[in-house]
Amino acid sequence: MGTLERKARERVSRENLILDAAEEVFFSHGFDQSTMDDVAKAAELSKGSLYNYFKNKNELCIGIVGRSLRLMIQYLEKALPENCSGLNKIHGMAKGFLLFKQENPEYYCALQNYKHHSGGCGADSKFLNLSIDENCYINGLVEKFVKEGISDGSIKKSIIPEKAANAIWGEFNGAIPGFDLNTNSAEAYEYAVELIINGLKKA
Amino acid sequence: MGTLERKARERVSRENLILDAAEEVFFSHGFDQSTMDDVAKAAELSKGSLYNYFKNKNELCIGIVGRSLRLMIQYLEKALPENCSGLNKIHGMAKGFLLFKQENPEYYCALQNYKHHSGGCGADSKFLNLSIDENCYINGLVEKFVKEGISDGSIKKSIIPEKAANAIWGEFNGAIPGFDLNTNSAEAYEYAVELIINGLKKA
DNA sequence: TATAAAACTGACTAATAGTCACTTTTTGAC
DNA sequence: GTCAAAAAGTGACTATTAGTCAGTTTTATA
Repeated sequence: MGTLERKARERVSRENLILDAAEEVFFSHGFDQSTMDDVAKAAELSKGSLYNYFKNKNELCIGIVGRSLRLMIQYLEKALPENCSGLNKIHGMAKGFLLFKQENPEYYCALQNYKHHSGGCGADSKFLNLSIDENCYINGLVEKFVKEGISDGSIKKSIIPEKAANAIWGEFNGAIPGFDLNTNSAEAYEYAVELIINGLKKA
Repeated sequence: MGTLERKARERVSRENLILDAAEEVFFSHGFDQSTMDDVAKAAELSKGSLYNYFKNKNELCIGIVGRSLRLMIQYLEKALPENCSGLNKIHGMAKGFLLFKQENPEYYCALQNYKHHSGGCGADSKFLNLSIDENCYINGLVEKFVKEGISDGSIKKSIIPEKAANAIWGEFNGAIPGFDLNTNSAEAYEYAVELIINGLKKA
């Protein structure tokens, strides 16, 4: 009997309805300014039910981080040029990331809350672990492209794929300035990417 | 009569006593778990007086960010090798940043709360603007060293100092992974720095 | 010494995260 | 169909706490 499976599907579906509501509320008023009652109202559920699906407000927030990462992965993958060098694929990912950020500022912003909320939802949180998985997936993609680049001669042989993947992904993330300097943020990012690409490129 | 000046000094001194207390409380229990009453108690003041010096909890937090940045600058400057190329100075700064992070995890952590709290204390906040100034100062340092590096031949002529400074500083910041991957964070950072340095280096 | 300004106080209010005893719905065995 | 148990849902309630404010004390100055 498929009841258990259906129940599981229905549960995930409810989780998503709640996350839809949470996004609606958080994105329009900001996380700190939004209440669980607001989310419950938007989800057409009672507050108590919210806590049946999410441990607390932090976990709700991490749930949105997970969605954000999944959307970002779509951008990264769509931006990948076909039939090109590993180095170009990494460059493509960097462009995809920027486009993701520009077209989805709220989701990008949600990502930045990751550190602030991950602590509050416990290491056993399903939503936290989903997010961590997505991040590992992205890291794995970068690593794969670094390896390709070394094979196809577009990236220096001296580069260590695993370490480079961590570094590159971290740099892409950090290269969007936290403090607003007087420069255009997209331009700053593109320049940072250029520097990284030059560091990888075979002479 | 120097009364006004003395008063101003005393005010700053009180601010610092309050920030001492806030650090004590926030660093031992975490920002979200700490209350303004805790801080008031630690500062041996009433809660009302706290609000005489800081607009709100967020501004208190940004006050700590400012201290954190000032301490970081000390690390950056101490780590600068004497009589060396611009490129090596940038490398030195990167090492200083890592040491700062390792020796002052709480201050580093406070920095990461910047984005989360800066919004909550208004653009006119004295403490926010102090933090922004410190960050600009660091950016300026990097820019200076890039220029030196171009002059002394350690950095490619094609590098644009202002843009590169933004990129490098952002990358240093971001290169410390937000998500905990399975790698050693210091090692990941050092590799990221290596990549950046290679991207700058004259062939 | 009088007055005004600045600093300080802590009881109070308003807001809200999270709980829990209870109700309703769903499920599957008979 | 019936029933008991499990799951889902409810919303009034509690406990906590950020921020306020009317009143007090201290300090500066004329």
